[in-house]
Amino acid sequence: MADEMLTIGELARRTGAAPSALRYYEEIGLLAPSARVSGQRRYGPEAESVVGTILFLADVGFTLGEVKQLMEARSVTPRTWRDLVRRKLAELDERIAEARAARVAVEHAIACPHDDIITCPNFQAAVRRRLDGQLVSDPRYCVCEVQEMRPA
Amino acid sequence: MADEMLTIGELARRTGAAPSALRYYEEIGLLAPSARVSGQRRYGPEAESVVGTILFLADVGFTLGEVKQLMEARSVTPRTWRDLVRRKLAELDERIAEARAARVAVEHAIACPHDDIITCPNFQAAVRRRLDGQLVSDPRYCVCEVQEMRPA
DNA sequence: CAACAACCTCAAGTACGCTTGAAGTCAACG
DNA sequence: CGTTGACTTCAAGCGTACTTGAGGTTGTTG
Repeated sequence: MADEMLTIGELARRTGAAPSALRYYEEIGLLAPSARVSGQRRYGPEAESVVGTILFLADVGFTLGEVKQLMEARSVTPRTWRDLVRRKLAELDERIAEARAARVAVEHAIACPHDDIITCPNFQAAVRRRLDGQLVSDPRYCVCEVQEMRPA
Repeated sequence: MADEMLTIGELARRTGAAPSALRYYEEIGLLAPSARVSGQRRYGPEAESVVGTILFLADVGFTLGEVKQLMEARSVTPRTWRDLVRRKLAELDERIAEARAARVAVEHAIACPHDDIITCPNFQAAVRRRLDGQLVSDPRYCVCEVQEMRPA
């Protein structure tokens, strides 16, 4: 009965995004209210899923700029859309690989029996490799070899 | 023969960090030159591995603030040190889990045959779940079920 | 002695995604 | 009619890790 128009506060409550965030989305061109009632924003019921889509895409690693491109591309240019998504997939793979490599290094550091790991020769060797330009994601990039771990 | 003092430029060249970055490290209390010669910073040879350590720790995911804590804790309080490292490990695990969950969602999106994925019912269902507070890392958080993927 | 490279300081800018604060408007309630 | 609560705008701030620019100094070379 009542028309389905949402105030910014209600939309915020329904989506979990802060009103300031919704205003920010509008500012960067991601979300526009369907109307204004004496200066106040009113959103149609579809706005909820639009915001949901923004939040979802942001969650899976897209920046708001990319979300904007995605929304603009959409069905108009499925190619662009798929390209963006494919690139994000590659980016995620890289992120995972980096975090896993870092995880290995950190795990080794925990296992290191030296009180001051910074003076540990294995740690220093890892630092050396880093200075020599070896990527952290290199499998040899490990802080302490378990075999050599026990202090002499 | 020549004393081993490095200028900021040389230290930068040897470590790969920009001079401005080294000054910044000094500003935040991470790295201090051993002396000044007519206003210019001079670093001892050990500075190279100190910077290497900073870069290494930053690479594996520590913030510069954490690196500072780590350097300060060191052997003084191995407990603190290990706590920090353990926390970072947990953080890395979380990061990996999130990226992997995101990766799954993005992969499903690529597989979706809809031209405009935003109108795809499976995508909308994922958005709904997100609005209902389900975490992206939830295994059910997937965009397109492969079986339901073909458009009617 | 002039030019040049490399250094210096300090302030401000960058990217990202907002939040916060000040100051004001609007509708409803008592 | 005054207060409350929700809204408005606009500017500025936050955190992270630096970079950039302006304006100046120092040391070496020709």
